[in-house]
Amino acid sequence: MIGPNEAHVTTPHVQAKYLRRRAEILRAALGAFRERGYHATTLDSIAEQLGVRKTALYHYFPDKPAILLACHRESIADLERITAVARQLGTERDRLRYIIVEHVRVMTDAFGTSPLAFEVGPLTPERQAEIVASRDRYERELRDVIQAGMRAGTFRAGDPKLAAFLVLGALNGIARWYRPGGSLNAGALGEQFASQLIDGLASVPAPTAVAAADRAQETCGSKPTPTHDDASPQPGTVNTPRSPRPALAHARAGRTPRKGTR
Amino acid sequence: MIGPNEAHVTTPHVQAKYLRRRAEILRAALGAFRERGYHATTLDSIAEQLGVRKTALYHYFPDKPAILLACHRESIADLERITAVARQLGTERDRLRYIIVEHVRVMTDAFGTSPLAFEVGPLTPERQAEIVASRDRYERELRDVIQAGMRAGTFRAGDPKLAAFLVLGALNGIARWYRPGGSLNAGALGEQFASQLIDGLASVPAPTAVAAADRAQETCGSKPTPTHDDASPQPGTVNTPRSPRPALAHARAGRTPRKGTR
DNA sequence: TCATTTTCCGAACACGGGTTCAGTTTCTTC
DNA sequence: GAAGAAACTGAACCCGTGTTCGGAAAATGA
Repeated sequence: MIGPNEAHVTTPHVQAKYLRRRAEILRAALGAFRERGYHATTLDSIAEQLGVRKTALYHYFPDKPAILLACHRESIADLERITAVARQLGTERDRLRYIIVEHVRVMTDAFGTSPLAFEVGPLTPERQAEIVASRDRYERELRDVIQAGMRAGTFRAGDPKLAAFLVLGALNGIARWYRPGGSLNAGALGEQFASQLIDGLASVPAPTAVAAADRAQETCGSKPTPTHDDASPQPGTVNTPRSPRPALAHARAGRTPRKGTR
Repeated sequence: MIGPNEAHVTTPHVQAKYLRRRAEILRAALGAFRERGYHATTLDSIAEQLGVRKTALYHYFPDKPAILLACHRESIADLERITAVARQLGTERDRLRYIIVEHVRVMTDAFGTSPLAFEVGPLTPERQAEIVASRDRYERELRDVIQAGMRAGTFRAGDPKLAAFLVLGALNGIARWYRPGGSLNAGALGEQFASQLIDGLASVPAPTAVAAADRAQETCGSKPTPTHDDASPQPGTVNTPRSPRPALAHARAGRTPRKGTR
């Protein structure tokens, strides 16, 4: 038997079948993780979709975190394909629009993934670092596009990191409500998200905007959005384990110690 | 002893202290749920923050889901305060901006909550229905503002439900990366989110926008965002349990049954 | 057909974490 | 300061769920 992840030399047919089945498992897990989250998803539920007992999964993955890791990697590969293409587009506007539309497409693919929505907590520190680094690369890429647009004047001024987080939040939020087979057309969804994120909801420029056509002031007392420095928290560090706390028995903070019974 | 949730008649001082402690627990749970999620949060970790054993929590809440429910209710109360004020504002633009800024403020409050980000799965069906209904009310309120703006022409045409989901996704995504004490100014954060969601990133109107000032076409092949019907999935139904599946032993779909050993 | 490999199952185990309970310490009140 | 209520503890319990393991069924390839 060829163990999980170990690439023994077998006949091509067998290996292809093995990989196919492995992909099926991944697909089932992907959907479950996306809809219910990692912790709320049981191996039984994944196996059930495949008409199999949960112990069968151990022929393809060493443990549950390994399945999560594979999901992460697969979705990250999708993202990298997107950014690779986006880099070759002309204007920042086109690049941003492409990223948004494709990200939505990935999110709404029947077997698609919700790339940045998965947790990294269950992974080992090394695996976490790997995934977080990939996430950061993607977030960085998106931020750079926005920043370039801001410098070029095609995007309004603001904190590019915040702007990128806003976009990613809206995109990843799709996993919370989108269900394949619904009445929503995935393509139209992408178009609306792109136009709304890039051009906004308002049909007339903001009162304080530095757009070409400046208009009469309205009743909005907002000042132009200031920019921040670069030392803010990053989405990739989400769920990173905190520094270890002292053991339970020694952590009775904020309360006078009592003698106890032992 | 006065049991959890039971309002026995005790002296006011005692009851006040009881409620104060209960609020402390809630605050600790709120932060933990927001950062790590419900399932990944252990009662030990909540109790630890308070310098107490987990069994002490049972003097204030009957069980873990009850704590989650209280978190939900508290955050929903915040949201309803927001919409109540927003209803009295003049233009749709002002109402939307107010909702966004206040929602951000709630999300970034040191002891604040991430209202719609909590799971409802662990709750009993009745509790779920309660929370989901409240969520839907809020989402509906936001959607109505957007829809009114679209009809009035101050917002560009599109599916108001999608638009509301986008906004909510961006707002709730804040819980994923914002950490109190960071370098980000919460107020500025709200301003940027509002202006970016309402006016968009682009400093010049969209090529296909129906804005007052129409401009030369660019290299963007997008068609105007179409609207959809009203039967799409709702964010409130997230994590609602699926219809029960047949028992494990009878669900061997997609594979020829084998005789088994018993 | 038959040996070998692959795939899967059932049972048992391990363990984390929610929950219960009796008892002890601390606070409140008169 | 004493009685009673409140707040909290430690130990035990229980159950879901991930994991291990030996063996059976199925598929493969000659």
